[in-house]
Amino acid sequence: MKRILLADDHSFIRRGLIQILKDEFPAMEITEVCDGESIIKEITFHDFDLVISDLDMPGITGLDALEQIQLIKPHLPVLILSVFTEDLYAVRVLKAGGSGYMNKNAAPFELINAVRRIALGKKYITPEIAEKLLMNVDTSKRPHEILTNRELDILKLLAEGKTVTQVAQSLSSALTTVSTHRSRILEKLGLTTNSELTRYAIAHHIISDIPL
Amino acid sequence: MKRILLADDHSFIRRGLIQILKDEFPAMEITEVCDGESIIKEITFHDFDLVISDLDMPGITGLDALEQIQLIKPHLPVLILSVFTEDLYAVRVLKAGGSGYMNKNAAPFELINAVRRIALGKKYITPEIAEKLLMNVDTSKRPHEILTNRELDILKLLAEGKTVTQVAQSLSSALTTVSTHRSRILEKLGLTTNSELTRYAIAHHIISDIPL
DNA sequence: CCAGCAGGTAGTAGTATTACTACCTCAATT
DNA sequence: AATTGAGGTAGTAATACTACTACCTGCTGG
Repeated sequence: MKRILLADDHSFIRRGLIQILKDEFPAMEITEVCDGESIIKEITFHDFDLVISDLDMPGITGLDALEQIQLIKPHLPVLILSVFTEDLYAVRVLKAGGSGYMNKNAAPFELINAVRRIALGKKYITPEIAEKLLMNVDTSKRPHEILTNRELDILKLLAEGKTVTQVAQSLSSALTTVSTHRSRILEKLGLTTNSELTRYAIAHHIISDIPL
Repeated sequence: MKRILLADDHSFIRRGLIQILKDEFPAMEITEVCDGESIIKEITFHDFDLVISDLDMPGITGLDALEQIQLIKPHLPVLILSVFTEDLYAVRVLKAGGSGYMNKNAAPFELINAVRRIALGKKYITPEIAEKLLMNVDTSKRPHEILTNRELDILKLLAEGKTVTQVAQSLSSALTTVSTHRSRILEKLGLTTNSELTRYAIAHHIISDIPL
């Protein structure tokens, strides 16, 4: 576990993570990037032992990046960090092949633990997440947990105020495709308009009530 | 500028900030806390030269804390950090007596600049914020306060998830009338979609984030 | 080995929405 | 009284969106 690729759009966080890692693993070589695109570029041209990535980045998100990493370097472990509670993403990240999910308010030693476990080829799963995984049948307690990954992507973009057309452009798909996904989202959540979608997303902390 | 109180609920960020500060100011004594309550406790019992605080913390937020600090130690400068864009909070923070507002994706050297300026007793204001302050002298006025009554009615209905057509029906006017009002609302608030309208309305407590 | 399902994708035709312009009141000002 | 401007109201043509249907892929269980 020598060569680490670290992705986060906040330089302050990158600094903190590097500090925590270097304190414990002085020999580590850490490469920093600040968006998802750069992750893909880096891993195609260089070799790494671990990717540590933020979930919420402009452009390609951590989850998108994770999926692409699976295609390019299937055995490269990925640890996803996020400010969001485990509720929403942890299970998704692990199912997508991630090696772990950690909330950004975790203590530094937990990061070290996670890296150690992943170095052994294991997954890093907190007790809370393990519990969720155990009773994952009723993960459908919250309606949005029955959304597919693609649907969740689109929900976020729509909730943030993008139009169907804009979402289609930013995802490079037909607007009718996006519209279809949207219809299914609305049906699954029992809603009818984009505004209700936004309200739902804010109430369930899928997006913030203030534009980032 | 020797004794710093640093408040953030994310330990990774605290680490990063400490690292950046210590690199530049080795003699600094930094006290860490992870919530707003602790800020108040610390500053009542100890002396500091500067408080650096996150805006979004559980319990007492950075803005709340700022107001309380003003009461207890009126001359203690406070620098607020946040992941949110300057748009919404920068002016508010400065009006509330803060010494500066900085986005968390700022470069490390900007933090150093900010601390240096504040050490001289000045405010730290980015060019973007300065422009905002210039353009809008009455920023204290919330944007929606310039809406007419009719516009506010329609804003509420739209934000709650009604379509233009439904609003027209419930107000017994032509849908084109409602559409015109809507356009003017969007223009006045600088928005473009109903979803953004909803988000705005929730952020400004015009409607609740939970239906009914 | 293939039937059936879940997830993602999209086209067509019909419906809803928007941008632009313009008109009408009702006050307040001159 | 005439003027002006804010607030409210609409029509029309162009545009964006939706409902419905359907196809393709990859997987899972029999």
